Amino acid sequence: MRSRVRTSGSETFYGLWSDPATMVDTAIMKTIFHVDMDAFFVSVEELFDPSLKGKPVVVGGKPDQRGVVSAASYAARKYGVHSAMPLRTAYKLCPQAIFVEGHRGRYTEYSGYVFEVLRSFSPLVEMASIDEAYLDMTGSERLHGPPMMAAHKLHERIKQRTNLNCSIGVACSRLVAKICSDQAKPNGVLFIPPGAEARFLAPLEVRRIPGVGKVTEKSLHSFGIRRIGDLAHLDERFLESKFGKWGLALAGKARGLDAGGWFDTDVGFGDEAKSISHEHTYMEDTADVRVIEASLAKLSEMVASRLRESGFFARTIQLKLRYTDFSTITRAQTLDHGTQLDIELIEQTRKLFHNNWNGRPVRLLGVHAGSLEHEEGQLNLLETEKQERWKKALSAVDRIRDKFGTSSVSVASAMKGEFVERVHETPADLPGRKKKGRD
DNA sequence: TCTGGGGTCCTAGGACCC
DNA sequence: TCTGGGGTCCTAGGACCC
Repeated sequence: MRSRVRTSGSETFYGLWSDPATMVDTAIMKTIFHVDMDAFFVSVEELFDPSLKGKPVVVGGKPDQRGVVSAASYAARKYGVHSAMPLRTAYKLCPQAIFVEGHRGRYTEYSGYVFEVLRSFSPLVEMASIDEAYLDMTGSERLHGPPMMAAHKLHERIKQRTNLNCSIGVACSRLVAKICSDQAKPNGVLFIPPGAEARFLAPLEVRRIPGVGKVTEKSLHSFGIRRIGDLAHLDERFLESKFGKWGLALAGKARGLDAGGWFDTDVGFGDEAKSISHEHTYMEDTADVRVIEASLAKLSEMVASRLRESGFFARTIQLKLRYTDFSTITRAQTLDHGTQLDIELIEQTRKLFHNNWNGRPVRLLGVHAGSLEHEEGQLNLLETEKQERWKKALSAVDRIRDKFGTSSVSVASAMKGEFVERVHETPADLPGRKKKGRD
């Protein structure tokens, strides 16, 4: 049973155990670390190419490509370059920057090394993304000493193991720990002792609160709320009337609490995925149906392959369509059973596309699988038989892909009319091989 | 400034059922 | 006859995060 812990003010936390027989208030004070790697992608690139060190580096792609900055070195940031900025804009601001595509695999590898170090400090580690994590360090004093000492030890150990810098925030909620690590950057450690949260948060801009983006910030500004302190002083009812449920959550956050008034600080274990998706933006918009169908098939295959890899069946298949003017629609279809098969995803996305496309050039296509289940659900006999054949065929396809890479086998290229007879291992009765007059 | 790709969570409306 | 209310599922869109 998960214990939920309530707050009164910002300093004392009372536990309310969910077992009604023992309704005892327990004072619980946690010690949470938030570890955030500094300019992670750029720093990993520097490990492999030390000549990049100190220079303005932009990870994300070439400056003439459609795309945005994934990461910018501190030298590049001096010119105003930051992540999520269009590459073309970054180039205008800093033409002398070195633009690199990046190496996803390397980042995953180094993220793994960081995780190993974290695990050696606490069994309760939650990777929040590829380059940041929460640790529950509650009760670790005997092993690692007081929080600051433990944090510095951890900081050093990560540097030793990976030769990368990170910043660490220490506090008794995830929220404050995260804001802390942000303030500690670069390469710093910051500890907010219990009781000092309000003083720490008050002068910071509302934008520093995770979850407050451009829109919420603007809206808060329109009420004259600029700093977290302003927010903390407001009546909760005012925030609720303006922002609904989110307003209540904001009121809690302004006081350093993790979720809507509840101290929801448990460091979880890697939750299961809720969706799997792939999308693609064309270098140039296209209205060529054959190109679009080939892309849809390719994206569907990528999604299906990952569904099989992770043992999931998706009940909801969603298509995403973005036009030249950036207007975007999503259209979904929920099946009566879960699927992880290429053809079913291809069929569904194709239907969704033809039922909803307005004929204008397409900028982006996406395929999204949701309502993930571990069982595929009920199927009638005919369907079952059909699916069995496909499953066998696809497991062969997956094996080939594992061996020779994703591009070695593709139903997508078959549909595009570029199918080359390279796939000797694929069963001859693979239904998709019948071209049904297409092409 | 001409806007990626992978996700999560929330809202709101409508269908449908009891 | 113009009328309830709750619950659940589905769909579409949007804010936000890294």
